[in-house]
Order: sequence, then structure tokens, then C-alpha cells
Amino acid sequence: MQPPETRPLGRPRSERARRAVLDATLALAEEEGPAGLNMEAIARRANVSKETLYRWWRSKTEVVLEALAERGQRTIPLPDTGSLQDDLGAFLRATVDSADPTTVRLLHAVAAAAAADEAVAHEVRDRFLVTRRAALGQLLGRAVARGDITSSYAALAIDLIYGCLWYRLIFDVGPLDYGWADEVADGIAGTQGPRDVTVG
Amino acid sequence: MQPPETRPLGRPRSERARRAVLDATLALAEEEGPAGLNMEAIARRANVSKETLYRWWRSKTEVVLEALAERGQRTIPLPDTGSLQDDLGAFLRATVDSADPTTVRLLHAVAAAAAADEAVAHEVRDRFLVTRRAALGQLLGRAVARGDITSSYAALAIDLIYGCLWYRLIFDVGPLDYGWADEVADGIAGTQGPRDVTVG
Amino acid sequence: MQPPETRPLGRPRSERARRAVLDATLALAEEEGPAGLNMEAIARRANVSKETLYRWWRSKTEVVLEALAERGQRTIPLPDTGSLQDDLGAFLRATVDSADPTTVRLLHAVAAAAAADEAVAHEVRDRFLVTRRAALGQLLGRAVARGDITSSYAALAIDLIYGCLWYRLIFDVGPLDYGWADEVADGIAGTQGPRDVTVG
Amino acid sequence: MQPPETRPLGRPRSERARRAVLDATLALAEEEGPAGLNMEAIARRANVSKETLYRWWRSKTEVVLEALAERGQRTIPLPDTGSLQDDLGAFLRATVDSADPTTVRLLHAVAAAAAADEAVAHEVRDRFLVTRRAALGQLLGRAVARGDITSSYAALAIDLIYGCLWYRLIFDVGPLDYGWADEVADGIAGTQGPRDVTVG
DNA sequence: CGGTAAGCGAGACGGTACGTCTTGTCTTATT
DNA sequence: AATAAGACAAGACGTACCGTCTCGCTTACCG
Repeated sequence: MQPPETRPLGRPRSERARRAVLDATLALAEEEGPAGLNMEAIARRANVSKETLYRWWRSKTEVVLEALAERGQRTIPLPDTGSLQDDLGAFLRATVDSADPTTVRLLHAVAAAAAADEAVAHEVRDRFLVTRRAALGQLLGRAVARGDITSSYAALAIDLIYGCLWYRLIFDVGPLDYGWADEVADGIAGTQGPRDVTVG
Repeated sequence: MQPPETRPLGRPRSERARRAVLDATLALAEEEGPAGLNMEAIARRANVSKETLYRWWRSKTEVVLEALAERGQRTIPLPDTGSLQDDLGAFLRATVDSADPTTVRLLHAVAAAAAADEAVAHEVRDRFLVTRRAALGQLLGRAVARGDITSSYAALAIDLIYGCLWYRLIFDVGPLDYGWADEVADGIAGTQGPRDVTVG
Repeated sequence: MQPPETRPLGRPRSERARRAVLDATLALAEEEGPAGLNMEAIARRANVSKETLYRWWRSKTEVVLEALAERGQRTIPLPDTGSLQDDLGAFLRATVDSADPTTVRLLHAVAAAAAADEAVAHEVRDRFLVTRRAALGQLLGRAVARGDITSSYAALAIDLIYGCLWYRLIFDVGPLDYGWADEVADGIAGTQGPRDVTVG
Repeated sequence: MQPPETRPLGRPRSERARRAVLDATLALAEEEGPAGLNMEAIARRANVSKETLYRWWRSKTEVVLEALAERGQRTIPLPDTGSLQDDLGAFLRATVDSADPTTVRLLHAVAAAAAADEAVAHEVRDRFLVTRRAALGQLLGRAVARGDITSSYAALAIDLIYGCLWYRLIFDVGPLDYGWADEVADGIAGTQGPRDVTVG
């Protein structure tokens, strides 16, 4: 029994080139910002031909998305304390931690591309947002299972939370720090807010 | 003594050109979306020289912003029923109503420009978002005054709500319709969600 | 009465750019040969944008043709001695004189482009060859008028002579010097060749 | 004593691949002309790897030259009627016959490559033109032997005739048909032309 | 019969030129 | 002075072909 994993024909893809491209993308994003982040520059920096770049990534956004995904693999842990608010707080603090300046710049570039082109928006949604949403959904799902929140509220909460995050990110309406993480955890999980009042 | 309001020398600015530019911007946004919305196209469509365009608006974003401001000032009415959820529901339904396809495409263009350039983001925030946030803030303020919610929750709610709106708008994560308006009103104002549970 | 010659609207074409392009073309042809003669290089050398290059010349061949035409307009004098052979000899010697290395390289580039693309070939024929052929035709026409040669022979001679010239140029089959000029003049005008023999 | 013809080690060259390449070259030349005749396309068409192509032919010109040689070796017969003009006419008519569209396109490709690169020009001259020139030289040599023309005129005539042929071929200055063949035979061998006149 | 030395297909690679596009500046004559 | 027209420099875009390379597979022969 041979492994059914039969190698494809031809010269195998160069892992070196792939790494160089993703590293160059992150480096350029860090040093130049989204403005200086173009395919020409990535290719030059990575010592890779544009041919190779376009062979594996159809657009700049695809490159950025993959670079982001790779770096995001320092997975934001999914806490499970039995308390929605504590879980949410920890999750959002970890999310905030992962948003170093380079990542933030990349997210800006991604948002710009998505806003400008619906096809890109869908790509971003389906190849990047979806994983984060799934993680948060899992966390909220536990609260639903406990009966702490309804499932429809959980579904909405994902949009409220990530919406708030991107909103602040794009328009610089407020900081994304531990304070924000705790406020959102509190506001969504709800010891504060309307509920006390409603009771009365 | 001359009148202090001394007319500037030379040919006065052409109101015709200004109107044509703003109209062309709206028309292009509607017909082509953010992709086809470039200075060249605006000038061509408006029968205006690029020179004139750049004389009066330093960038595409300024044009878009001004076009938006002109059309967007149909102020959304602030309902006052005594119930936060009802007020919020009515306000968000009105907001949804104002989001016709043309406006949505313009908002895409604005978001794209803001995401790509922090200075633009601040401009958008301070010249466009601020009035919307103030309106919602006023609505929420009444609930704070009634003691229905805390003021810090009100502040957060603004970000959650508008964040959710832009998030759906940019990434096409879900619809922006009456259903959404009611869900958000419910989720934020809170008969549903964690509160029942907290009570128990 | 104003001159009916009304200037076209807009910024006039930059003579500086035109000159720079044609000069750069000649310089590159001289220094690099047909291989290094590409649009990118011409634009770089002339400090002109590719946009400008492509605005005024649709292809490399058009640039080369115009550069050639400019330099080639030192019209080769049409001698008129009453003797076809003398006229032809003088004309071909002058033609040989005009074929300095730069011109020769340009002619190579033109021939390459013409051979590769029939449309280019026709362009070259109608915009460049035609004037040369006309000149030679005029010279031969005088011999026809004198009754020295038939007009059909004159027509053929044009092809034979210029054909021989390009043939040697392209395939380096033999030199293009005064010796060649005299041989061809002799061979075509004919004191040598079949005629003596035919007499006998 | 071993046979000096010792088979080389390893897998022998695939005759199938060689044939496929040459056939593909001819087919592409016929269907696409010199423009679509590139190594990538030849390899694709022949179901042969570019590696194989470059192993056996160092350049496109070598492939084309070999393809031409294969098909062109239907040696044009050398007539011997005792009359230069008749011989020439027959030879040129046969030459014209051999210039079917495919061959013509190949010749265009060869001319383009030769014009663009002197090394290629020499290769073409020494590997392709030379045999044609030799044939025509032999034909003219008989006329020289008969004393009909001088040997220097014969040498020139080769250039005049083939020059005229390539000139018409490359620049489409006139047809290459029996009419042309007869005119050239007449013009070179010379019952017409200057000679009658010279007599008088 | 198993080892060794090519040839071969597939196809990725770095490189370079292409021709198009958009941005923002400039130079005219006209209003 | 503002305008319409439009040329200009700059530079990224995505495509195409070049000639080289790296694989695994396929012939041959040779010991």
C-alpha cells in the first residue's frame, strides 16, 4: 500500500519563495504602510519574479490575507471559565494583544480593498473574517448552551463586537485596548446595561 | 470706506462646475461603484477640467465627502416614545431607509478612502460620522436621563451599533434591513439577551 | 483678418519631449543595437513617461521610423549627367555614404519589425521606402525618357537595387561600399553584363 | 577493434519529439505567422517540454532553420537549356512555386530574427542562404562558361535576384509570381534593358 | 537482472518588456 | 482670475515570453 498522496508533476513549489513573499509583505507593511505595499515592491523585496507572485496570489489582497492568516496563527486562545463576561474579556484582550501596529496597517489595507470592491469583500469575509467569527461564535455558543443568552443574541453579538472593532480600527473613533475589551465584554455579557434597570 | 465684503478679483468660481462635479460624483458612485469613481472620470462626466477639480478639492475623498454631505443632510428624525427600544428601532429603520443603493456605494467609497489613509479617516470621522453619532447619542441620552441605561453603556452602544452597520456594509456579512434594525434595537435596549437570565 | 490657422485647445505638445525621444532612439540604436532598443529604455533615456511615448507613437516602429525620417532627410542628391551609369553610381555612392552605423542599426530594427508583422511592413513601405523608391524612379525615368532603358526595366531595377541593398544589410552577405555602388551601377546600367555579348 | 560508432549511454534522443517540434513549428508558422511563433507555443503544440526544446535547439532561429531545411530540401532543379534567360526563368518559377504560404511565413520569421541579431544573420547566411546561392551560382556559372556574362556580373546577379526576392517578401513591395520570375530572368539575362540600346 | 546514465514531461523560477491605467501637475487660449 | 482642454512625469498594474531549474518517470546499455 503506497500512500495515495502522489506528488504532483513538475518542479515543486518553492517554499522559499512563498516564505519570502509573505515576509516581504509584512516587512513592507510595517515599514511603508499600505501606500508602499504594492506587488512590484513585494516581488523586489522577496527576490521573486512578478510572474511567481501572480502565479500563486491573484491579487495583492490575497497576499496580504495569507500573510495575516499566518501571523494570526499565534492563535487567540478560547477561554472557558463558565462566565460569558470573563471569557469574552479574555478573548478580546488577546485579540487586542494581537493587533500590533503592523497587523493594524495590514487590516487597514484589507478594509480599504474590501470597501472598494465587493468581490474582494467576499474574499476577505470567506477567507479571513470567517475564522475569527467562528472562534467568537464558539465562545458565545457555550453561553447559549448554559442558557445565559439566546442563540439569536449570540449571532448578533458577533456582528456587534467585530463591527465595533473594525469601526474603531478604520475610523479611529476610539482606542482598541484592554479598557475597550472589558467594556465590550461587560456591555455584551451584561451585568451593566439595560438589564438591571429592566428588572426594576 | 468700502464694504468689508470686498469681491475677489477675477472670474468668480463657477457654481455650475461645482454642481456638475458633485452630481457627477453621485452618478458615478451609483453607476460604477468605488472602482469606477476616479478623478478622471468625474472630470469627464462633469465636463470640467481636472485642473478645476484639483483646484477646489484636493483629493477624491474631499469630493466624495462633499457630495455625501450635500445629499446626506436629510436628517433622520429622532423619535421620542419613552422606550429606548422603540426609539432605537424607529431610528435604525429610518437609517436603513436612508441607505439607498447610491448612498451605500458612496459610503463604500468613503470607507475605502478612510481605511487607506488615516488623515482621511479623521476627516470622515470629524465631518461626517460625528453628526450621526451625536444624533444617536442624543437618543440614548434620553434613556440615560430616564435611568434606563448607564452613560458608559450609552457611549459604547454608539460604537456597537454604527460599528455593526459599517461592518455589514463593508464586508457584506449580513443585510441592513428592518429585521436588522429591530434585532439591534432589541439586543442593545435589551428585553432579550443576558438580562432575563441575570434577573433569575 | 486673422490667420485661419487656429491653435488647438489645451497644452501644446512638448517639442522638448519629441526631440528627446527621437534623440534617445538614435542614441540607443547606436549604443545598444536593435536588441536594447525598447520602449522602456527610450522613455527612461529621454526622461519621458511611457504614457507620453505611447500617446504620440503607437509602436516602437513608429518611433524608429520617425527618427530615421528626421535624420534621413538630408536628401540624397539626384545627379543628372546624361549617363544612367554615372547617375546611378553617384546616387548609390551617396546612399552608401548615408548609411552610417547608427542608421544601419535603425534599418536593422525596421527590417526586423517589418518582417515580423505585415502591418508594420506596409507602414514601412508606405512611409519610408516609398520616398527612396521615388527618388530612384526619377533618376531611372530620365534614362527611360532618353530611350536608354524601357520603363518596365526601370521598374524592375528599383526592386533589384534596393533589394540588393537590404539583402546585404540584413544578412551581411557582402559590403555596402563604393565598390558595391559602382558594380551595381555598372550591372544595372549595363556596359558590362549580357549586352556586349548579345551584340555579338 | 570496436566499431568507432559507439552508441552513447542513456536514453537515446526521441525522434518522436524531434518530429513533433518541427511539425509544430511549421504548423504555427502557417497558422499564426512570425508573431505567434515562440518557443512556449512550439513546446505546447508539440507536447514537448521547453527543457527538451532548449536541449536540442539553442534558439528559436535554430528550430525554424531546421524546420525550413527539412521542408526546403526538395531541391529546386537546375535547368540547363543553353539559354541563360530560359534557365533563369525556369529556376525562378520553380523558386516561386516552392514559396507556399507556410514557407513564406517561415521566411518572414527567419528574416525577422536575422535582422534583429547579426549572429543569427550569419547563421542564416551560412546554413541556409548559401545553398540557394550556390545553386543559382552554378546556373549562372554555365553562362559565364559560355561567355554570355562575365563572372563578376554573375556574382552580382545572385545578390540582385535574391535581394529582390527577400525585399518583396519582407516589405510586400510586389508579388512573387511567374510574372516576376520572367521579368527578372529577362532583366538579368538581358534581351531587354540597356543592351539593345548600347548596340545602336 | 539490477545499476547507471541519459532523455523526457511537467511546470515553477527569476527576469524583462509590454501596453494600459490613474494620479496630480503643468501650460495654453478663452471667458 | 477661473475655466476647458489636454499634455506631462511618475509609477503600479497584470500579461507574456524568455531561458533555466528541479522534479519523477522512462528508456536504453552494461556489467
